[in-house]
Amino acid sequence: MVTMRDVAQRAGVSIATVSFLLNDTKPVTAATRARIEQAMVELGYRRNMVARALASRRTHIIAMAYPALEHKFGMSTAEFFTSAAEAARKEDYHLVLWPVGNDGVELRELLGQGLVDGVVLMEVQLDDPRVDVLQQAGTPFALIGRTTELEGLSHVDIDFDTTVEDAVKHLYDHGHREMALISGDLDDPRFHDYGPWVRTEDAYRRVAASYGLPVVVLPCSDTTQAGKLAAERLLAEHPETTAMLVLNEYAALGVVSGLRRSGRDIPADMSVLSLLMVPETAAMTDPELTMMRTPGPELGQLGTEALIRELEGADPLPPQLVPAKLFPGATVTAPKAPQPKASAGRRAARKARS
Amino acid sequence: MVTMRDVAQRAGVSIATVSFLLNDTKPVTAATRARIEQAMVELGYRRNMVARALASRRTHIIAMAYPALEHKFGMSTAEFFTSAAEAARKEDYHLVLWPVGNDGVELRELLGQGLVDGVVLMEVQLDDPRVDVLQQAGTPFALIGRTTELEGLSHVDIDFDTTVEDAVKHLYDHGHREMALISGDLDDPRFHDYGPWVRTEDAYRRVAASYGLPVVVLPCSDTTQAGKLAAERLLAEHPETTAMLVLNEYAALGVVSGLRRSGRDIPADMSVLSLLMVPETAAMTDPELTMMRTPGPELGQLGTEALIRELEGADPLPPQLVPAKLFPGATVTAPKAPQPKASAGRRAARKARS
DNA sequence: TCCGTAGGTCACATCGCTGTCAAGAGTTCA
DNA sequence: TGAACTCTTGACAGCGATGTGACCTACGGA
Repeated sequence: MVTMRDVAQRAGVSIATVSFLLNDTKPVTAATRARIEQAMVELGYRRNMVARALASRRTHIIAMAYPALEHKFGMSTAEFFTSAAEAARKEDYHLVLWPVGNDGVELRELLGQGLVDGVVLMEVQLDDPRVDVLQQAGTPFALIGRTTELEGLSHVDIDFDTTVEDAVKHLYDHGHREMALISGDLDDPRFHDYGPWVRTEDAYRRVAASYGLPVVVLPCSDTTQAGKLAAERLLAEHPETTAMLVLNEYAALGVVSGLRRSGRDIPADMSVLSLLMVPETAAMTDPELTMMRTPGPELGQLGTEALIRELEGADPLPPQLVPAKLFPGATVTAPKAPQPKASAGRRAARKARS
Repeated sequence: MVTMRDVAQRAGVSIATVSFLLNDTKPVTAATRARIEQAMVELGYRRNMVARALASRRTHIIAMAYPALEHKFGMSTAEFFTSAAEAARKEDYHLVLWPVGNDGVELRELLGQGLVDGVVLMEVQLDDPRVDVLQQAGTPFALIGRTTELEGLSHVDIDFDTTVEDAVKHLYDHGHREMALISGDLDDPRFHDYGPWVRTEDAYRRVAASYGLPVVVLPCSDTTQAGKLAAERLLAEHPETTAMLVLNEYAALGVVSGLRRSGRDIPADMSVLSLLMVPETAAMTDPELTMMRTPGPELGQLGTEALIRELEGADPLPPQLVPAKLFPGATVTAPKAPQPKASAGRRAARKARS
């Protein structure tokens, strides 16, 4: 292995000078620089990150902590990851995906080992034990998502309020007055505290109310099967519904199947709008889903940048909320007929999860 | 930070003794062991991985090198990753997902830094520049997939021959005599050398011939859109076809849409069998796809174990080929009517990509 | 009684790099 | 000519572990 000592020797300088050049910590004359650089090329020198990490107490590794067991790693997550990795690389950091459990135990283990400078936390819960672990360990971190208690935490997140507002408006403008949200399944203990689900549902109730719409919300976990069942249940319990907003990516696919299996035409009989989705998934249905596109690339990048600023001791970036933007597909159109004042339907609607 | 020195001091031993205990490199009396362990608990000692790595020249980090830009990270890949990570953890290694380009440049960069002990290589091409990079660097590695030149390389892979054989047999046994393979798109320069595509196509040609079937193969990249088009093209060019085998996961979804859009009922008018897929994806269509289930969990684990054995200097595991197993869904049934001897169709079939 | 052997423990050199402190080389100004 | 600076460069002490070689008991056999 070629070490800094070898380079220094060949260039006729001390290893300190080589280090200064490499880290740009002290000025070096053009002539010396040239000699050193030549020596590095000739010897094929590559700086050893482990030694550097030990001496500088910075590994330049950022872990993206992902609860691989609790949350399936879908296309949306992949977007977060790749954009974050790219952002990190630009700043001379390695960003790697590190599978850790949601309870913080493995994360504590990891931090204790001093292998990572900072952590980007994914799939944040409103009250997330991993945040406590990170704070205790004193490891810098950024959240992609938000806890309830945000005091002084670097974070970026989806702007659920705006997203839901825009989504509802889109349907409202098409003439829909009987909508339903196929939400997350907050009864599942693994997710009762999962930010996106809680926030979307809250936002929807607020927005729907502000539009004077009946609030219909059905729980549904993020699987195609669950989506099918939810669609069937909705048709049975709220036949007046003309448009559905579906929170979960894979559930949305199931909703489409479920509606079709029940003989509904999309969008003629029912409009479907998917909240939080990536184009690849939207293209999986026929017709292609109208969706609010998850701002994964933006959030991955922003979150990583926020963390790196903290690591470098720069002024922290202000928290950012990015809305998902509407990508029209072909699953939303005007409802078939003007809504009758179906008071029975209304009552049933009010009952659901409200 | 609590160091080994602190622990040693408190326990009244030398740091060497602590190290011996920790690494189990030399025997330690029960009494000494107890004193040291108590000291560690009291001080909350956690061994610093960076220092350990520098001194021992082993970081205990395994990188799963994933070409994030070239290949989308889908559910199948996630399975590989999580099972590999688990296998690594059992052996006291960290396995992390490291995004690197397919050309080997970033990988070379990474290896030069001495941060990883070994590499699990995903999405292997038949002639993969990354393999050369790894060999040059002298870094141990295991392939999930196979290059053409396999001499002495640790690897595990899907048994494409058996998988295709079983798939064709399944269709044949249902009475199908006019099948088509919707393969990968080997004309795409990024994938012209992509192992699974090449091997599956080869295997199919062989197996189909051995069954005396006409060989119809259509290229198709791994997107839903491409799948739709491929389905339509097949209907136009080979109307005699009664069953389709689809290689790519997302293309399979598109095939189903495309067929349905063209007014075909599945499976009454056309049987569809997906090669290489995970249950979650199979559940996305209606009816649920019959598939050969990608042995992701097995391969992730086996590949990692093979690598670790190499790292530990144990006898290498023999290469393993694991077939995808049939998971019956509801998209395969007997063809509608016995096949007429449509000689025109036959001729057209022979022309396609042969 | 003496020696060989094995089990336990310790001191210390090392891993490759960082960063502090001090010193040498020019420059400028009085 | 020398004081006061500014630039560059070098020596060296860590960073927190590992692991080699030496040493120091015991114990058993001859």
